[in-house]
Amino acid sequence: MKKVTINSVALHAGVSKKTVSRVLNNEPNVSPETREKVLKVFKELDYTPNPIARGLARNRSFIIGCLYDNPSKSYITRVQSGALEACHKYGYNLLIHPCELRGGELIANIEQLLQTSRLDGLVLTPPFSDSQELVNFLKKKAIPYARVASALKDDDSISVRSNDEQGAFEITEHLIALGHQDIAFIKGHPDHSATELRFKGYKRALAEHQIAFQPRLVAEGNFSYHSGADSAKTILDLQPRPTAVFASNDYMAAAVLKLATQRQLRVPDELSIAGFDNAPIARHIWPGLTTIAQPVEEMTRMAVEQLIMAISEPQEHVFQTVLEAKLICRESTAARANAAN
Amino acid sequence: MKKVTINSVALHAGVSKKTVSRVLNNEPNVSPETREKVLKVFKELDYTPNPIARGLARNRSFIIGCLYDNPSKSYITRVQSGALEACHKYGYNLLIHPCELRGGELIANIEQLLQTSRLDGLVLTPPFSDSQELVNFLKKKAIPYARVASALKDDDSISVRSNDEQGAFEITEHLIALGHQDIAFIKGHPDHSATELRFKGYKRALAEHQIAFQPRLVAEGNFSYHSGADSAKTILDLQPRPTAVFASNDYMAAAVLKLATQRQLRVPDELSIAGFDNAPIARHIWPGLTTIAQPVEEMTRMAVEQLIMAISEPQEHVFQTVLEAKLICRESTAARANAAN
DNA sequence: CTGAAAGCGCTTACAG
DNA sequence: CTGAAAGCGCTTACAG
Repeated sequence: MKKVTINSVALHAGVSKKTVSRVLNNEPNVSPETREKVLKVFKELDYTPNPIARGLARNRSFIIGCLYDNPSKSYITRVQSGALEACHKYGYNLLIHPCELRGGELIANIEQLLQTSRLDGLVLTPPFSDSQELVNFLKKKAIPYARVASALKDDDSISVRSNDEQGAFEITEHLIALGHQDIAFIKGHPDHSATELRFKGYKRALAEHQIAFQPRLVAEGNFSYHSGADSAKTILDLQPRPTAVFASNDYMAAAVLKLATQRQLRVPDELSIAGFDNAPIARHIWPGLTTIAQPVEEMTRMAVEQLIMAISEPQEHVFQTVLEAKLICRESTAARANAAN
Repeated sequence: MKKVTINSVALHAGVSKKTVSRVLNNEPNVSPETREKVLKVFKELDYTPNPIARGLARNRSFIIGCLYDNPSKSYITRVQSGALEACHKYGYNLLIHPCELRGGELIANIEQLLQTSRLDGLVLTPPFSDSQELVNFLKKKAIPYARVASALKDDDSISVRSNDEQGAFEITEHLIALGHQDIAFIKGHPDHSATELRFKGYKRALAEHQIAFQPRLVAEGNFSYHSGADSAKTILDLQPRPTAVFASNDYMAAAVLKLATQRQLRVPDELSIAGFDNAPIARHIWPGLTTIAQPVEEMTRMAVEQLIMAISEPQEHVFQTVLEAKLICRESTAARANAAN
């Protein structure tokens, strides 16, 4: 079976290959009849343009790279799914590139990626979307990029995030409404801007309800389950013990639940636990975790769509989008036991 | 900054571009001095060959596609990680393509993928690695592929899997050794060959220990957490209730644990639970799940490496590899309570 | 509205 | 051991 190229189509349609190319790219200046004729031959010959040839001629790869370094598999899968949706819509493909922020190799690593893969653009997820160094490098190299879930000050680039501060505020307020005053907090990874925002939301809720912020109730995590387990130990050993824990993500919250259960602390009766992200684990354990749902797929889809637009028409203006996060109440939070009464 | 191409290198080195090409591809018939000279210019100019141009000339994309349709995010991430490792080693990139086995669109979907992406090969994960229809299609189209975790009868293709039957045998024997006789079993998705193999291992262990197989103890799952929850209900409602449950994967086992906990059944004292896969959730819940660890990354890495070899040298012989699965004991299984004594 | 020529950055097939 | 020519399948820049 012979390969079908632009030449075979031109031959069959009795036009030049430039005309075929015009039809292919929806360019103007083709008579309706000619266009029809060429379109018909496309079908007859089952023709699909070769993206590699097109890429060489246009100096484009039609590939978007997705950078991530995140302990949460479910987060990564959601990111990929949103990115793929946008890519497929515009005939792009997605190349995944897990790598490490720390270690000083990042820029060299990305430089090599760009040289060998000739990506058309990059979608950055946390913590890369928060890296000023990386952003500066991409600007210098004039590589289009879009940032997901980042609060980095970088107004002239595409950015889609959700309202982390507000989400943290709402879930903390939910705990306060249940009568909790001693609410422990587990921070996320210091390289992620979400970490500081969620902390801010927590503190704002306390302040608005005239509850004193207690530094002793704050533990340092890094979003991994393991760090949650460490923080859980610190928090559950506190005297007096807090009546609620708000962990900056669900994995760390699950670690608190595991330790509480091991110690035969009843959740939520003796301890309320809240997470963040609405990861699958939040509903796979008992009691299910009260948490904040973020539209991760949607965020990534929008970011990649805008990125592809920016690649095609660089003069377009840049968007900064903030989506809503939503409180999901499950069984892990309940009214504070009236120990004091 | 001017683009560095094979021509600039040839110019600088004072040779023809064909000679540069020879050095690039490690071809023979270049004098050591010439080779040295060219290699030096590579460094000076910081030259990297353009994979797109090379792809056009050689009719290659240097991209491997990875097909999956699996409810387990952690499985997918492990597959990707193994595949990426192999790809990067040989200068390939990985294109991920989640899609659905059912619905009749599969072949059309893959056909379009192949036409638009010009993949050099495909790595198939379950349930695609078990699809005779897909394998036949790829054979007809002469698209190189490698199968992961599949027991499909297809001896002339690359295949890497782990010993599911043996793993299931061992974990069932572990439960038997703890004194259990009434061991419920939750099956996986019928489209995966692992489902039947794990079931076989379970039955073989019963038989070897002279325990009668009881069909009433078998529930139909599909590897999803949700199906595990349904099966859990069926099993925990049985009269008399089994003293142990072996679920074909950890998500379904986690669902059994959740329901048992909700019903205040003590695990493992009143009910032992075992899973399969050693997914992260197995250690994120309390009690941690006894399970079987499979080398998923390793399997995929090997499959993709062999695939890339086959692409480069199609006349090479084909390997069928079976790796070992390993029993991991955690807290969810224990000696059967001596109710009868 | 249409097309002939040149080029994208490589490799293949051939000649010397 | 080395190179000039042609080609991979498209697009760009120009001419008519």
